[in-house]
Amino acid sequence: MAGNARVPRPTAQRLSLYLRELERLGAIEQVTVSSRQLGESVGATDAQVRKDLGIIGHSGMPGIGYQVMALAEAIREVIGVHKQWRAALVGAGNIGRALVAYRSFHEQGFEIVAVFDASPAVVGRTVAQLRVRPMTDLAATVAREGIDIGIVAVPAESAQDVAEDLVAAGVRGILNFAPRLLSVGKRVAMVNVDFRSALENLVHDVSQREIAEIFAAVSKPTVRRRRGRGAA
Amino acid sequence: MAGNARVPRPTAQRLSLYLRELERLGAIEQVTVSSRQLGESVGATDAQVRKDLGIIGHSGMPGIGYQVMALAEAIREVIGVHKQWRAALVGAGNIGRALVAYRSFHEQGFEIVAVFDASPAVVGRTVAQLRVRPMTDLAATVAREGIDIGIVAVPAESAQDVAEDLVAAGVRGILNFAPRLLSVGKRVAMVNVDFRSALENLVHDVSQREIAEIFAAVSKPTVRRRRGRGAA
DNA sequence: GTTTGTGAACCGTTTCACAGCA
DNA sequence: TGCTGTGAAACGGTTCACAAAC
Repeated sequence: MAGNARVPRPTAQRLSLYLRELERLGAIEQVTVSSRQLGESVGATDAQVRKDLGIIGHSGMPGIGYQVMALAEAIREVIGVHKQWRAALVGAGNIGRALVAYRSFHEQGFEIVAVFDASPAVVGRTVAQLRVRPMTDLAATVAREGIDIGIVAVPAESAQDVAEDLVAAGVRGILNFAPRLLSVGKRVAMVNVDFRSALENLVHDVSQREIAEIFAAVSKPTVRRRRGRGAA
Repeated sequence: MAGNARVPRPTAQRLSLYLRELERLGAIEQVTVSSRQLGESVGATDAQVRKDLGIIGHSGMPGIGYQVMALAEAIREVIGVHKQWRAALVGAGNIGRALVAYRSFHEQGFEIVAVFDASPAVVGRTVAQLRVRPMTDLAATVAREGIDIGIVAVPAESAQDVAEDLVAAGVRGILNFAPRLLSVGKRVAMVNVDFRSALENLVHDVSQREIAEIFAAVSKPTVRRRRGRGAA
């Protein structure tokens, strides 16, 4: 019932992480969690967790914490994962096939119900029990199967066209694996997953860290001591 | 030469996107870009682009814009992609194999030079010309091959152990595909790619949009008109 | 003692707006 | 005229700190 307040994006992202941890705790039959424990598992502070849960209108019990199961359910509702989402995958290449094979999606509210590819060489082949269909079937299939979201796993050059086809077919959201900004109307939601950017962000971090270490070594040539949080 | 100032994370992420666009423009032999054009291609404002480039200490020419090639090179240097990075992949499952097959990494400063897997059934098999090695070879291989970064593509349950092995072996950064927060020392950089979170963020967006539309329909039952930026 | 809920202070980033240069 | 560079203002999110609840 609580769940129509505006949720800032950073909060929405963390909710997803809280949910994962809550499911883990539920499986272990832990009944309550403190904001502190929940925060630690996802790299957030306790205050942050409380703010986030406040935003979605969920309350805990002072001195006790939050009910694991009830909280998980509340988050699912806010995120929208309480219903099952049906997805169409476009692109049966390496990434596409890996996604279809990712069995756990199904248990988490997502299901890839159709696979498409532009290449005649691939159309008709079977990927994880799904027959790869030609792009010409897209619109009809999206309508018939009640598909909500499209997954774009094609090369950058064709990604924009595919996105437009998906939008025309009526999907409400697109998960884009192509390294290109796709422009779709603002009625359609869009999330990008970009390996190259992820790697570049990583090496940038590594580089900055190296520079920082050289600096530290020069300006403070003693043994460094920092508080807390060491990793085994 | 310019490139040791502190770069805020949001800026670093956009630099990665600018670089892609600059490479595309370079291929088309466009010589200069305006902040406006560059911004549009990645979904940022012109002011944002100028601020970002200012941060990395790169200047353009008033009335003209930025030199495409020079800017690309400057960004590569800041990101750290001017050198070639060597990666070890752990986990030869679906995602792992998709990553190895991702040929374009190589042209972009990254190379997966070794693949590891814990399962004896997989060890010894060949993935894209690389023989899958047992985990016991990890430390020696990382040292011998001069590997900088590790890619974790194993199930959530083993991810933390793998991360610790990688850190012990001496990698400086980890790209994590497992849906779990991995704790490593703060000397090691870490970037997460999480399909489930991405999907959840997407459906959350879709849900919010639906709510917003219902709202709009109720409170303002006229044809909506908003300025700018429509997509074909 | 533990832990929540939250106003207030804080901080980093984005946007604005305009002077200055080509 | 077109576009950059940049202080100053605005914004949004995070952290702090503490009263209230168990």
